Amino acid sequence: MTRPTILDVAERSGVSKSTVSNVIRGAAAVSPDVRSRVLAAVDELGYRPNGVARQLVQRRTTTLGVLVGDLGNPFYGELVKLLEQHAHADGFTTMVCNTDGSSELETARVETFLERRVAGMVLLQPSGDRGVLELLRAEGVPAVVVSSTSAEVDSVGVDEARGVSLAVGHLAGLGHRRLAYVTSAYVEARTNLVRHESFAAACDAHGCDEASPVELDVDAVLAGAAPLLDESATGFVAANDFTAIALVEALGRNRRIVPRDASVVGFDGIALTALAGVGLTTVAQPRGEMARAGVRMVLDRIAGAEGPPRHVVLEPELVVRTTAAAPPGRSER
Amino acid sequence: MTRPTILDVAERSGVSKSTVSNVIRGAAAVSPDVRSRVLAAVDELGYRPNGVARQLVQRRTTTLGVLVGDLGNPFYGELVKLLEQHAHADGFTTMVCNTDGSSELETARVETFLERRVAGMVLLQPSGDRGVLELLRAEGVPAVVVSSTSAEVDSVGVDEARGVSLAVGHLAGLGHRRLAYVTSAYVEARTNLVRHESFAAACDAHGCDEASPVELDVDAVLAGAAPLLDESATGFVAANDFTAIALVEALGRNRRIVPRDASVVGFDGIALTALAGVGLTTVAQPRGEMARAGVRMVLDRIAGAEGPPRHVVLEPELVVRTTAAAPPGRSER
DNA sequence: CTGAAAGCGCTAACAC
DNA sequence: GTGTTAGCGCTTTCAG
Repeated sequence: MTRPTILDVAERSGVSKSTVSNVIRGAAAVSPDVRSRVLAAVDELGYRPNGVARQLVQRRTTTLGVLVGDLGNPFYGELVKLLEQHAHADGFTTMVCNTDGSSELETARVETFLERRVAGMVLLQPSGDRGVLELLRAEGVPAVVVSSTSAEVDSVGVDEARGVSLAVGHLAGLGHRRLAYVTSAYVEARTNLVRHESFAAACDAHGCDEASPVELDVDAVLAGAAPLLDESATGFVAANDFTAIALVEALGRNRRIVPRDASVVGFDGIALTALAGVGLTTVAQPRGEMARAGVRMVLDRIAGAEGPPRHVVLEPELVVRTTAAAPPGRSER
Repeated sequence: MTRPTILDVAERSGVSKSTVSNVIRGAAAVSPDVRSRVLAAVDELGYRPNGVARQLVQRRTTTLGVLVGDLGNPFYGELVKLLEQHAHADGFTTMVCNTDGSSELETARVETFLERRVAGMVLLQPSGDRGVLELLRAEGVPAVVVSSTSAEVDSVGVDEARGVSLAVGHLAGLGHRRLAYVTSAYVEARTNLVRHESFAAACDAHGCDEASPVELDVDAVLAGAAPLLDESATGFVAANDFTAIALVEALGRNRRIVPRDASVVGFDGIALTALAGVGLTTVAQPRGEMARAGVRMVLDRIAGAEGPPRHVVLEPELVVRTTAAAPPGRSER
């Protein structure tokens, strides 16, 4: 009932365990016939090397911890999927934990990762809790923040200011003059801050007024509520697509049809937005590129790369679909 | 630079390794003052037990492998998140791998899980490849299929026939007489088969005609295509919400407004469907309950529960929103 | 090219 | 109560 070990293979093929180890790892040169004898024994016994033992003796694992705030948000689901693909291509496995945005859960999960001796970590929506980063640095576990920024550790994200400016510029170009920034609890705090500030700056730059920001209760909208929205604003820039879709719905409940009565631009570019009944006009983040760069960065550090935090900034892209048009009472163009 | 081990703690507190082990695991009785001395040393040294070593010596891990076809599909993202929560509550960590529906990738990932000696596995969209299940059984690793069915291993899912019947009954009740079943490549084969068969049976039972089934190319729709759809059918039952949303879009491209010209009912009940511009009428699966039951089932097996495969079947629920109404040319009710 | 020996960091009997 | 002793299954020098 007990699994065969390397010793069983050694015995069966009449060689020592180190020779078996050599053929399995493809290390060192082994004479062809010994090699085939070992392989035959492996096959007959159904031997499968024990990764746990290997990790212990090598004093390192090939596991990457991935910390994500909300896997139910397709943007992160897609990102995690891409991260897993790239990691696997380099022989690493991913251990995924969801934090629900809670700082305590985040700490608890990191604690788990640390005990499991993950080789590195990818942080998707870090709570911003300094303690966590502090802990990682103290433990010497490399980490990279993806799709968000962090001065303290490596990161890869998009040029947020540019993205928001693209959104605001698009609305301004359509003739909108009074815009509102919309966020929700599903947006990570730091990201929200950056996007909001960029929004204010972009409004300035494009000669638009900034209406008071809206904090949308997505769950309430999901449950059927029709929240009050600023009547003076004709254009809305949402902090992310999830929020944007909820916003379109909320506007509808307030009898404001998009894009006839109000325009909405999202941020993230999740696949579903192309299908969301309304085709959401949004600022897309290059997910594939982000995942690739993120994985490469942690693996570099794991491989021993030294130096101050590196920050990769990618270009976002405006995807024009149908939720933004000229404001009411104004002819096209 | 090297991490402190249990030995360092022992030395520092002037006791033996096993005593340290005892206080850390809370096993055996330890005198209060030795206990506090050990704890102090742990603290000072920043000692963190090595989970890898523990796993090796105990000959078991507390890792659950989760295999998912498409994490980008919010239904699965949400499910994985829930699974992780329940697993963590029982002291287990999850290792997530995406298969993209490919049978080779699936086998490769399972292979990885096996080397990592996961204690059990949760299969979300098994390709149906008998080889994989065979492998798991041969290796003696417990597995549970969640949100799908499998005769060979434990499973938890919804009563598919009932769910589809709910959808068909709803359309029939609205006055539809000719219905089409719609699927896409994003639907796992076995699930698709079951739902399709249930659809045919339900049409019969509700006195509806079955139009020829539609295989929607979601990616093409995403890319802007307007696929040909059966003109004779007024009601559509989609194999899942993702497909349903694409279908609504596709119908729109064909100048058939939902629900005026055609009605659509989805299946799954992902959170976003409430917000998808159009509120999708759909058959919801009890995700929370599924995750809970699934985790409980594997953990039971891991704990040694014997016996033939068990199958938990939960009740789906019709969620009426706005994509289904009376067919054209027919007054309401 | 192959084998022997020494651990990796921890738990789990079993003595004291 | 606490310490001693064996390993868990593997990789890795280092001899032969």
